[in-house]
Amino acid sequence: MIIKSENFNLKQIADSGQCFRMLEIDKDTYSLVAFDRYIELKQIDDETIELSCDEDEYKEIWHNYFDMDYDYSHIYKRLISGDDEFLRDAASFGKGIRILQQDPFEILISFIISQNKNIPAIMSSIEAISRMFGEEKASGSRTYYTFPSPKALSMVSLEELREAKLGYRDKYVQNAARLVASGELDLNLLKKSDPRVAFKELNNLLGVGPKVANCISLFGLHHLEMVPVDVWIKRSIEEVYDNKFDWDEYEGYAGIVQQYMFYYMRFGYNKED
DNA sequence: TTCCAGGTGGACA
DNA sequence: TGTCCACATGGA
Repeated sequence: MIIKSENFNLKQIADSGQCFRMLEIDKDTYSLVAFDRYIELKQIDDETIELSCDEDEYKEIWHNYFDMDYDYSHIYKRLISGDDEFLRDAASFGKGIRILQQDPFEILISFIISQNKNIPAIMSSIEAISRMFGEEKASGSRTYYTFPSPKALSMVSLEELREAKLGYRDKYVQNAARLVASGELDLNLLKKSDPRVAFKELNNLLGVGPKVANCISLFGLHHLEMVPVDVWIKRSIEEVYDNKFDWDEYEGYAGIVQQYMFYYMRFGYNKED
């Protein structure tokens, strides 16, 4: 089926570092595994996306996954007409970025794995744990592996996790999976709770510092005001703003602003092409 | 080969 | 409370 939106670009979303299972399989065409489903998406033009699912599945899963009820054009227009030149450029460059509503458990584990790894290495570890501990499924002739459930992952040994190249993060992943599987950590509750409370609880987990807790809050709990500060954001605030940047100016959607900055800093700013 | 990666825990001052 | 460093491993 076809959907239309001015602010929806598959490449920008796939490269924005929030989602590790969206792969370019052909020109302008991506595969994606999420919520135990497999889908293929094609960017037809700037505002048209073709999805390989029917309307029922779209309504059930993907409409919400791609956060279609949030008005990104409103944020985009505000930045593009603002007086901050860097943010004007960043928003223009990443016009099609959206904050996906991904599975909180998958995001929790994915961003615990992400620390001190580059994005390709994160993707390969996540693919490995899905192959090893997820469920094998088929979509047409294509085989794919769902992200492991909390229960499945909670029963895995540290040795098995090491085989997925998690390195020293093995115990962090095992600990988090066990807490979710036992019900001690309730991510769905955190999604509904105050963002500061959720952040604190995540930050208390072993292997989860402020950066990862913010990523889980923004990408897993859809707390759009939370701002992960990584090397790229640090770099932009140092180089562009002389270490003076006030996130409070973007109250309620600072996380989206952060995402424009991240994407622009990585792929647009100071680049020849 | 060397350096770096969407960082964090633990030791120490 | 702030700074320093080890940590596993792959990708460039």
